[in-house]
Amino acid sequence: MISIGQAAERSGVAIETIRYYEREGIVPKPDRTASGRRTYSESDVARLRFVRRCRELGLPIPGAKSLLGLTDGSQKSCPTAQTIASKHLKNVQDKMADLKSMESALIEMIRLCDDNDDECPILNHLQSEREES
Amino acid sequence: MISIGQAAERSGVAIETIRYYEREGIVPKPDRTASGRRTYSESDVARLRFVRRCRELGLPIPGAKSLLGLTDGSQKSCPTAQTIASKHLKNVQDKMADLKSMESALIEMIRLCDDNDDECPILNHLQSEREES
DNA sequence: TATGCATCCTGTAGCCACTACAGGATCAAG
DNA sequence: CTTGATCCTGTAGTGGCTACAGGATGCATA
Repeated sequence: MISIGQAAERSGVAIETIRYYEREGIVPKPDRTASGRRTYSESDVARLRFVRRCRELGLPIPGAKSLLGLTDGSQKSCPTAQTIASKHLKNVQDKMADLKSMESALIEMIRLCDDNDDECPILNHLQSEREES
Repeated sequence: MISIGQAAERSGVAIETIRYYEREGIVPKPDRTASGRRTYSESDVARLRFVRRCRELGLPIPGAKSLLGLTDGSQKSCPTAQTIASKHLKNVQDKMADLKSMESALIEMIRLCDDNDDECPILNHLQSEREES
């Protein structure tokens, strides 16, 4: 049984974030010492690491919570996990597409600036009346 | 001089968002009618549209505010605008790189699921002890 | 045993950029 | 005169933390 500080170090989840996850019911409440300090077992740490990995993949907290709930053993969890991951994958790809079009527009505006010797093409673009194509 | 509803429609910025921009000092306070209703000129609408375009490019509000501040005429604004845009472009590209690696990891996990007939590879991956490469 | 510093506790507020009300005033049309 | 659309202010909620304030506890050293 280790302290919250050690659990933070071993899981890669910040102390304040651990307490946040506890408040939000994402991970179960840990045991406490007589004086009220939280103590964490290895499986508590594993759960925290699990949530961190989910978050690194960009999975929202409810998704992470759902996946964590599947880790109670059964192999029937696979289709469920796959569904969650697939939905998230689509979100990720949609976001990438958004960013891609932002990137193109920015690159174009910046490039125009280099050829420019009159008005600023960036400001012109942003000020123009027409809606973008 | 038009109402906030019409300004919203013509600028593409939601009414509540317009009021928010005003509170935050992103756009100047518009005139009011005798009864206290906001009235917007064409240039007010142009400013709102400008901020919307910035936001569509993912520019944070302070950046949008800076760019809007440059639209007071001078062509010397170009290098400044280019700097703001370039910094933002880098942020966009960093975010895309993050999403790209999330995407790869998700695709791999989902693919493994299809070949799977034992434990769920997604949960295995998220639960594993080792740090990812 | 005293002291000092690290670590922990709870509770609250802040971040970003909105969005969504509640509860009321005003306007325009029939 | 009533109805319904639109407007007003002010406040709270979203997600996922992060950053305190103000205090209690634990551990090592003098």
